[in-house]
Amino acid sequence: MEKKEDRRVTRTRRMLRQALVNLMREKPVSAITVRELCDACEINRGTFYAHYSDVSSLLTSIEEELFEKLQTMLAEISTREMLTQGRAGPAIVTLFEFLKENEDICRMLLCDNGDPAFIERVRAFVRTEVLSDWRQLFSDDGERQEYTLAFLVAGSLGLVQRWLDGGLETPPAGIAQMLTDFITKGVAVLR
Amino acid sequence: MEKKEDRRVTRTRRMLRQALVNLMREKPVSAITVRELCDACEINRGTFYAHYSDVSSLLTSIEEELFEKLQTMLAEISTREMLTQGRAGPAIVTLFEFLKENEDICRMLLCDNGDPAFIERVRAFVRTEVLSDWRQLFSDDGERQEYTLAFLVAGSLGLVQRWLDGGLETPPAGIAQMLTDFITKGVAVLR
DNA sequence: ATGTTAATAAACTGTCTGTTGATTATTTTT
DNA sequence: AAAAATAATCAACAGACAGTTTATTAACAT
Repeated sequence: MEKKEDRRVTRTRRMLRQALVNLMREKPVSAITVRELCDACEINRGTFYAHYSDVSSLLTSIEEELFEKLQTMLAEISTREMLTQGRAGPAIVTLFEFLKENEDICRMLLCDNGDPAFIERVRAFVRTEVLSDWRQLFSDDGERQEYTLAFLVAGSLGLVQRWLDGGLETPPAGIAQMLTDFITKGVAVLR
Repeated sequence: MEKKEDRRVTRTRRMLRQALVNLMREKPVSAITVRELCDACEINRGTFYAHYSDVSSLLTSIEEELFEKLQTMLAEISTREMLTQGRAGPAIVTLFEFLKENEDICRMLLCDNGDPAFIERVRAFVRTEVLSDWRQLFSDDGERQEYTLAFLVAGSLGLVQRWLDGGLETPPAGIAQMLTDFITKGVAVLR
C-alpha cells in the first residue's frame, strides 16, 4: 500500500514545476502569477488549485525536496575534521558535486532571483546544526562567537553563490578546499 | 531658485515612506499593496500615483537616499590601512555608528524582510569599489581572488546583518574591530 | 484676498485570484 | 474489453487590486 500515483497527477505536477523553474530565470517568484504559470505549460488554472494553493506553495514543494537532500549532506560534514586536518573532507566535496549536478535548480533557488526565505532557511540550518559543535572549540567569549558564526556562514554561502553564478568553472574539489582554507586559515591576503 | 517644496507634498511623501517602513516590519515589500499603504496613512490612492508609479518605486526612493550616504562612507574606508595596521580605522567605525543611528531603516532594508535587490546593490558596490584595491595586494591567482572577494564581502554583510538583527548591543567600535580581525586575520577558531 | 497647486472622492476598465458545477478524457480496476 | 473511478477541462462567478480620469474641495504662496 505504497505508491500508486495517477499518471495524470504526475504529469501535471511535473509540467508546473518545470514551468516555474523556467519563469524564475526571468523574474522573481513574487512577480509570477498563477495564470501565466498555467498558460506556460497549458494546464488548466482550476487544475493548479487542485494541487497547490498558490505559487509560493508550488515553490515550497520544490524547495522541500532540495532541502532534504542538502540537509543530509550538510549533516555529514565534519567541522572538527576540517579544523584539525585543514583539508576538505569527502563530505564537503560530495556537497559541491551535488550542487554541480543540480546546477539548474540550485541556481534558481540560491542565486539572484532566488527565494530569500529558502536561503535564510539554509543559512539557519548551517548555523545551528553544522557549525554548532564549533562552539566547543572556540576560545572566544559568547558574543564574539555569534558574530564569528554569522561571518563564516554568510561568507560560505556567498562563496557558493559566486561559484554557481560563475558557471561552476572551478572543480568541486577545488572549491571545497578553498572554502576549508578560508574558514580555517582566513583569506590570507597578505603572505 | 532652489527648493520650495509645497508642505503638502512633503507631508504626503513623509507619510507614505513611514507607512511603508512600518508595513515592511511585518511582510516583504512584494506583499504590500498600494491600497493598504494608502489606507495605513490615510492618503488618497490617486495621490499616491501622483508621486510614485508603484510600491517598489516608493521603496527605491528611500533606498536611493540611504545608498548615497553609504556609498560615501564606504568609499572612505581604506582597505590598505586595515590590512597594514590590523586595526579598525576611523572610517569603518563611523560607518557602524551611522548604521546604529539609522537602525530602523537599515534593518528594514538589509535584514529579514529586506530588499534583496538593494542588498545585492550594496554587495556589488563593496566588491567593485571598496575592495578593488585589494587586488594589488593579492598574491593569489585571479580565480581565487574572485572567490576570496565573494567570501569576504558576503561574510562582512552577514556580520552587519547579525549585528542589526541582534539589536546592536555591541558598540560600533567593537564590531568594527571584529570585522577587521576577521578580514585580516581570519576567524581564529583555534589558537 | 486671490490665483495656484495639491489632495480628495468617486467612478471606470482591466487583470488576477480562488472557487464552483457541469462535462470530457484518461487511468485503473474488474 | 467494459465499467467504475478519478483527473483535467471549460466556463462562469464574486472579490480585490491596479492604474487612470474628472470634478470638487482644501491648503498654500504671495
